[in-house]
Amino acid sequence: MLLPYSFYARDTRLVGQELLGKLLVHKGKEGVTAGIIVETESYMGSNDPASHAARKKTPRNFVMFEEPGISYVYFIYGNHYCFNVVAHVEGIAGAVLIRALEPFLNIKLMMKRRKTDRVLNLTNGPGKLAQALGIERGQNGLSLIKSGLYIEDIGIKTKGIIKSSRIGIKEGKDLLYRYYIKQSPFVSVQ
DNA sequence: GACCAGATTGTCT
DNA sequence: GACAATCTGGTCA
Repeated sequence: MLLPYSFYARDTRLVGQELLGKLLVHKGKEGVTAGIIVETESYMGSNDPASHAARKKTPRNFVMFEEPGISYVYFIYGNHYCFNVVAHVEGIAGAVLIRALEPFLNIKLMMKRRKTDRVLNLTNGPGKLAQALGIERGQNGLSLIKSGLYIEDIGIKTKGIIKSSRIGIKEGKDLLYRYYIKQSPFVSVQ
């Protein structure tokens, strides 16, 4: 089942947790790739100092203020893209960073894009999974309900969700907005 | 396996 | 001009 608009139009932290176990699919020119989400981080609006949306709207972060259910892709460290899902209740900003996947469909194409044949090294980090699925600048702002980039519920029941501090940030470390599946070998860091 | 430095560019102050 | 929601490859063990 394709996740509907109503799934995304809720508290960003709740969406971050409920995205675990869902299937992220990207139909690109080279083929379809997909992976099961095993690690996420939620970023809120003005009340979250670690968020891109903590201050005012800019050309880069404005997508986080737009309607829920669209993608937010940004370029970081001169090398990498990070894929986020815009999710928040009406009137505020927020997005969920997808940090790790378990490869599910077309692992061969992921290996080609990532230039490695180690399955455990394909999608265990935000920059890695964007590369493996072929997500970059052109995928910013796409509708996750009406485009070839979307998320499905395939009936996986998750158990053992860990909450922890987010990775790679300076402020807001006291907030436990990182969620991952405890027993998954595909998370970026335990 | 642990630790560390270097890559590389868009974005905002 | 500083620096970032990261990754890789080096060294040492």
